[in-house]
Amino acid sequence: MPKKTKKTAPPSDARERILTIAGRMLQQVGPDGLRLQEIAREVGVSHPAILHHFGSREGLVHAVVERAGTALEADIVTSFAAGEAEKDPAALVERVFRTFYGNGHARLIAWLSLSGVSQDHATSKLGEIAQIVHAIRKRKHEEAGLRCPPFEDSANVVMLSCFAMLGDAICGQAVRAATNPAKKDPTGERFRRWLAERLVERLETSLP
Amino acid sequence: MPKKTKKTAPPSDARERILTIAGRMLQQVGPDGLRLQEIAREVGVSHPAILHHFGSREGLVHAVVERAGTALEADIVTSFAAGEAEKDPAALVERVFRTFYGNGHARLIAWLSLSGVSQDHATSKLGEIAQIVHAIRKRKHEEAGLRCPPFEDSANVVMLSCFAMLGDAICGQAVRAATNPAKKDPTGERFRRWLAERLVERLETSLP
DNA sequence: AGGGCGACTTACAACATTGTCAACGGCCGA
DNA sequence: TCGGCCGTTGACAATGTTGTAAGTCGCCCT
Repeated sequence: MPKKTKKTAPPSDARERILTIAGRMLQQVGPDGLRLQEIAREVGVSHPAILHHFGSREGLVHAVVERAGTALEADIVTSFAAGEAEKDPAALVERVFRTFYGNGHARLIAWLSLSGVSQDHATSKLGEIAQIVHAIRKRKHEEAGLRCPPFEDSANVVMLSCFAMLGDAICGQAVRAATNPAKKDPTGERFRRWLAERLVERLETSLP
Repeated sequence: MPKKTKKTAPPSDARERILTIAGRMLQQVGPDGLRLQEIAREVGVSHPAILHHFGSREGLVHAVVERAGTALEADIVTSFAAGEAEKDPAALVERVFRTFYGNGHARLIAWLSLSGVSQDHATSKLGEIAQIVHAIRKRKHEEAGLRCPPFEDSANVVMLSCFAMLGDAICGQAVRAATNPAKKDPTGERFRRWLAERLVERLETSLP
């Protein structure tokens, strides 16, 4: 006898595929643009199958957001845990940007922010990151016998990084094309390298 | 005889009111969230009246975006034309941010960017602004007998300002609350003042 | 073997939304 | 005064969307 022809291969493989494809669509068209039938068509199931797994459209959105959130947390943590935060800050900025932009997290966060959906996961690590950045900064200053700026300054650096990455991810291409048409920097890598230099510069500044 | 009871007061006052209210809604719920019936209810007309004036839903969106775009251009120009660009940069940053954020332009631009609608108006002035900023910078450097960094550096400053304002407008509150919960800066004014200082600092830097 | 269960489908209900149509009433120019 | 135009309306058509109901199929456990 042949193995299972095609049905129910894993217990529920479809659930995962739905989540994956819905996630891709969500960051493309936003929460209001999601269409169950479209997802179903793409996945290769009927749309009630989605409702079967997630209860409702909103349940699906919630599940996708939840999943993306934990994925983002994990990505960010590994980005920082690579331990290069102190060695090559430009590479760190570029790497964080990539996990942020390349995986569509930035677009998703923007969609959610605009739609008024809470985005706890996305911001949950920010406080921690600011603490870490400031701790490293303070240690380095102490080693050099300099006076370190207050925590607020470090927090501002982190916030600025956030905003810059989000803005870049949302409309970086258009802004770059309009601001500096001559320079060939379609991906914005030059800009981010420049930004990383400025951030490091700031973190190395000390009080008089 | 009484004046016109209530009908057709100006030739078509309704058109303006529709544009105004649709604009407010557009920046609230985004292009996909606009509902003709809701607008009509708010304005106090029936929804075919909207279709009569703008042809279609898309026509309405287009008209609103067009209008907001020219308004933004005007706002930005006056912000810069106030002539304080050289005197009090922090005030300039704050003022630009206010016309950008307070009038909902930032949210609208974000919606449009995410939705894939072209946003020519929003970016059209950026090149010009970068040129102006660089020109002033260069003049000041020459007066002081210093070497001015290349245009790309000034353009990067402008881009960073854009991104920061956009990011701030979209999710500034959440990011601030997460990054630096202790500091009471709900409106982000302290952050923007800090940013303005950094921007000026950068613009005053010269090549070795 | 057979009952229960989970995954899934088809068909359908309920509803919202955009857009069309015919009609109406005031205003203006001929 | 009359005819036409403009802004507007109510009713309706067409379509798409979420959600429900009932039934099918295969698997697992007893």
